[in-house]
Amino acid sequence: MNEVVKKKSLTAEDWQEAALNVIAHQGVGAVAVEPLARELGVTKGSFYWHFSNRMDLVKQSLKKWRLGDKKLVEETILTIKNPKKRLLAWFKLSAEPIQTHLIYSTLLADRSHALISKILKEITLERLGHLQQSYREMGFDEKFAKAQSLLAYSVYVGFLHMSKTLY
Amino acid sequence: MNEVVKKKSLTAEDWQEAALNVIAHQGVGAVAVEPLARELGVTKGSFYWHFSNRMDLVKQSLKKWRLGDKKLVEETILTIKNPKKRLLAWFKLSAEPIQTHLIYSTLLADRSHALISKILKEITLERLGHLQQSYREMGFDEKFAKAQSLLAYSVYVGFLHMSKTLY
DNA sequence: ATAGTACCATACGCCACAGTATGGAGTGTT
DNA sequence: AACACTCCATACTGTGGCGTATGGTACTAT
Repeated sequence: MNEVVKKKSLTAEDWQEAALNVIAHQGVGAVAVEPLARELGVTKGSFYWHFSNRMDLVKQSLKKWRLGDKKLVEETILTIKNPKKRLLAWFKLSAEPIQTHLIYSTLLADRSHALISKILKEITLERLGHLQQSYREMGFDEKFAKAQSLLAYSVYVGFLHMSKTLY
Repeated sequence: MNEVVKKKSLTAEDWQEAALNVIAHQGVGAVAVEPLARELGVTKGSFYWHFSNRMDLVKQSLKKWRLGDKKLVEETILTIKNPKKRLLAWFKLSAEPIQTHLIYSTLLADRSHALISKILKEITLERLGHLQQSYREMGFDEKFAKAQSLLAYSVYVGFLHMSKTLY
């Protein structure tokens, strides 16, 4: 009868989701153990059972985010056979107000840890690859496809920030 | 004979420049009084003589940054009469690896304080206005000029992040 | 029923930094 | 010489978060 099931105990995923929410809205630096514990209605005794330390949480949270993002792209974009339609679907998804974009844009300006830069670079190259591939399939040559994908992706990134900056 | 004049005492501007350097490379959140003092070879006794608190330093540093940025734009861009050449000069300046761009891009992802969001919005609208004005002077109608300036600025912002992300 | 396991609370020590209080050295002023 | 003013060092309190140690409770399996 009741749709919301009251959980008796937290899972590591609960912590990760809470952390991702903080990352999306306040940045990686704002991920703190004790405030998160308060938010979740427990103490950090719970946290240190699920994770070894703060960075461990950040690491696993971003891993979870990447997996979710990858799954979203694969299911929504990569299944489209027609390259032009696929690109359009990507543009459309880019304008969607979803958490994954918020997280990505905060990571873009983060320089607190080498791991984050690494993840950021990886996912960026991955996405650029998808775009480039689509342009290639549309018949453009390698060089143009590369330049065009970089331009399109820059617009995406710029659009992300601009929409947040100007309300 | 000696070009580098050894200063006997620090000025508020010295603190602001050090702070801006931190903001450019580590973000606003990394601006801390005691680490800055160590870096400058003094103690925080000096700091609290020049500033009332941490936020005061951030505030005045960003103010200094804005003034410098404004001056740069006015001298390098706005003096150009020909609108097309003016736009090209702006694009060129956008690609220049200078501190002001680093600062701007870190502020873009910062959501730590309402004041920062306010400053960010102001300077963004200001720059967009310059672009729009140039497009207008080139003969485009209001609507197109607005759309075009927004697009161009998005590319600028995207380019900023991309160049940092991919080395 | 008992033992084990999963999950969490409590309490602790530690550290980094914010901000204050105060004294003191250097320089200029009269 | 006396004073004032500028700039800074030192020493202090307070706060917030990290990580650990340890004990307790509820659930599960046998």
